[in-house]
Amino acid sequence: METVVSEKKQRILEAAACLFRDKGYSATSMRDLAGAVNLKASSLYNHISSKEEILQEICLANASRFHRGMEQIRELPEDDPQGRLEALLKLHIRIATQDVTSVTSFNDEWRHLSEPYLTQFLDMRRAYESFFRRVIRKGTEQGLFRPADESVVLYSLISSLRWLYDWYEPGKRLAPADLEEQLIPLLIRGILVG
Amino acid sequence: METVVSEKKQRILEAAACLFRDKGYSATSMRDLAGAVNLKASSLYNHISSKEEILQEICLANASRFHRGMEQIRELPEDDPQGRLEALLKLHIRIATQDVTSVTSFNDEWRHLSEPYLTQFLDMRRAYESFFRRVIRKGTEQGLFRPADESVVLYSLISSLRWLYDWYEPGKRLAPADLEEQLIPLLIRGILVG
DNA sequence: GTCTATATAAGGATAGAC
DNA sequence: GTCTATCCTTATATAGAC
Repeated sequence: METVVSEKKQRILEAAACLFRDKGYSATSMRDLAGAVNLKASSLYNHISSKEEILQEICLANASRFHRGMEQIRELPEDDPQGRLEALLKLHIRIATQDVTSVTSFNDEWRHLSEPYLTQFLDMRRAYESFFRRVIRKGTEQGLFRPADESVVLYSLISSLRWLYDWYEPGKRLAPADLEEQLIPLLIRGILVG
Repeated sequence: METVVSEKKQRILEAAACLFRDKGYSATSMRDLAGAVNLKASSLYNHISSKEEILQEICLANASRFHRGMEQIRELPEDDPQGRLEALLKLHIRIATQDVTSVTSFNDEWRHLSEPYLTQFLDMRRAYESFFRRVIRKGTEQGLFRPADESVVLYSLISSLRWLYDWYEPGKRLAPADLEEQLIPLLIRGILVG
């Protein structure tokens, strides 16, 4: 599954993530990207086969980060939905603070994937969201979370963390641990009973 | 300030907002837009002077909606930060549920504005955020809101409402009033002391 | 006010020399 | 593996007939 990626290809993918975040996928040209890594546009094709392949790799890489995180959280006891929910929130914060640019273009630019990659991507996202939903539902059934519309809780939680991708500056002001300490209670207090 | 807009121009702006939301500004061509309103691309230029002018009008219109809302909330008593905060959240929910498509492309596509419109737009946004910040600060000073990093509170609130723009389907499942009833306590309980 | 035709620029991608 | 040159398509926008 994991493909070996040459050092140069990695540099290209990183520069692309940066440009996609700043200008968007469509507004980023292969000439822009080539300039960012000191190459001519045609030379890029020695490392990647098309512009879209770059987006595919960025999206897949980040979808995998969420997927792996989910698999670990699945190991936590099912009857501790608060623990699982906190772990999910931590996962988002950790991913955002570790590789901001890549996850931003993953968040915003996936819609430019062509088939079958688009469907594949949406399937992965659906699976992730559906796990998240089960955690919420379990907490509500246990009477631990306040009764509320599941989608409202899900999407407001997920999207309340999305600003990190635009905003977080590594090494500045708030360390990842401080962010977790501030954000998780802020979000979870709205949900818990009591 | 308010420009008179012909009926046809209005239709073009609405179709454009729709396309910008679905495909993004850059990936939307004038031919796409022309097709959506049953014209040839060149005919569009009888109604608008450039593709970017469309984006400018969409962004300005929505920035104004937030600006007008803010001016009304400014009338509320300054020493009731909870009331003001709830009004701000209501404003976002109302704008999102009233004209979903337009506000979405406003949210996501403003970065494609060229100067001096970009600076103008960012100035308006800064002014809005700074009012929002003052409300948060006042609540914290009064001991009504839990002490927390102002930016963390601001951005997590604002972005926790941004999913509405992607998700909300007018007339389906949840009425705007139900949304308010669910979302505002969910968000505000995380902030309030006690 | 809409059309056809076209100007002009920029886009993704390939061929072939080095 | 990188370059120059180039192909082909698509983009925004304009000119001018109707």
